[in-house]
Amino acid sequence: MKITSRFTVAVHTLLAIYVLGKEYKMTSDFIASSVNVNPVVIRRTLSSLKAAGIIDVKAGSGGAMPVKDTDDITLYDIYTAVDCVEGNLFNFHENPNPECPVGKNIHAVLDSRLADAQTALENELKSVTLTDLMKQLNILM
Amino acid sequence: MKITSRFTVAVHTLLAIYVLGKEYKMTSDFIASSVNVNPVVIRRTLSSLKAAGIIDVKAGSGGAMPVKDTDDITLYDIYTAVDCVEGNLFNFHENPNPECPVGKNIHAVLDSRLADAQTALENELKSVTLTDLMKQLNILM
DNA sequence: TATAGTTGTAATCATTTTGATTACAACTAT
DNA sequence: ATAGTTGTAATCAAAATGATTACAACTATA
Repeated sequence: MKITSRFTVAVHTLLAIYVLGKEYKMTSDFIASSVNVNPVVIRRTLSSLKAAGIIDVKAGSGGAMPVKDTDDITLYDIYTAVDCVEGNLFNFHENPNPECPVGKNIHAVLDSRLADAQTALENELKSVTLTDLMKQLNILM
Repeated sequence: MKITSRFTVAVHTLLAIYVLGKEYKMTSDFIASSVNVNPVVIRRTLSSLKAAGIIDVKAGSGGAMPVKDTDDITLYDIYTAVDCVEGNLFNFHENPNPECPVGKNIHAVLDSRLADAQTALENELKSVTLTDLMKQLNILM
């Protein structure tokens, strides 16, 4: 099982807004054609990013605009903004048998290890800012 | 989206086999009642673990038995044995628009960052052996 | 050797999640 | 007023998951 594409779609969306926003009006239609998904998907993404205080979106007249500085936006911020993973990354089987010594203690043994792995992933996401991505993108464009 | 419970089920299964295997015949029914899932789910898990060379399973007479030493089984080995994640952990939207400077370069900018995060997760899983879990379990039992 | 207890595996099913899509009210610049 | 948007609810199809049924193949042992 994989982490939903909402995450990479949101990163793509933000890069578009921050890189192309001065030149074009960033409507959901415009962004959707860059990402190649349905405009409604982008509107939902924009909603999440707006709720997280990363961008602002104008209803009616249209267009998304930067709010936070690119130095203050990490991949982790985007990851949490779009709710890729609610709580624990690892699914656990429900109701292990408490009559069994293994079933009774499986959570005690495993939970912290899995949490550590998830934290390692998230820390790595925290180490990358939108500035980092934009620097790299500007070289390629 | 989360990582399938096949993983934690497999860890649970192995702990049962290595801890209780001397005392009981570890049939799929027995393990299933500890994990609290359908026995067929356990048989599939056992198949994967057997294919990975971690355990042996006797068809007919029944029962799963250890093959590898607990020092040589990491959480990562189990994670790969049951194929929680095929290839990339992060889903990517298909066909970003190559006419757009962002769409054209989004993979170049993002792929390695996401790979780094996934590697951090997997390295953490590599650092935990079944021995570690069993030590902890023995204290609790 | 017949039997009882297993494993291995295919086939189905319901549930959940995802992303696509339609539809439309509400909003705003012009 | 209008045209172009956003916000959001409602549906839909597809994919993935785990549950379950079914049964052939296998093996210890009585």
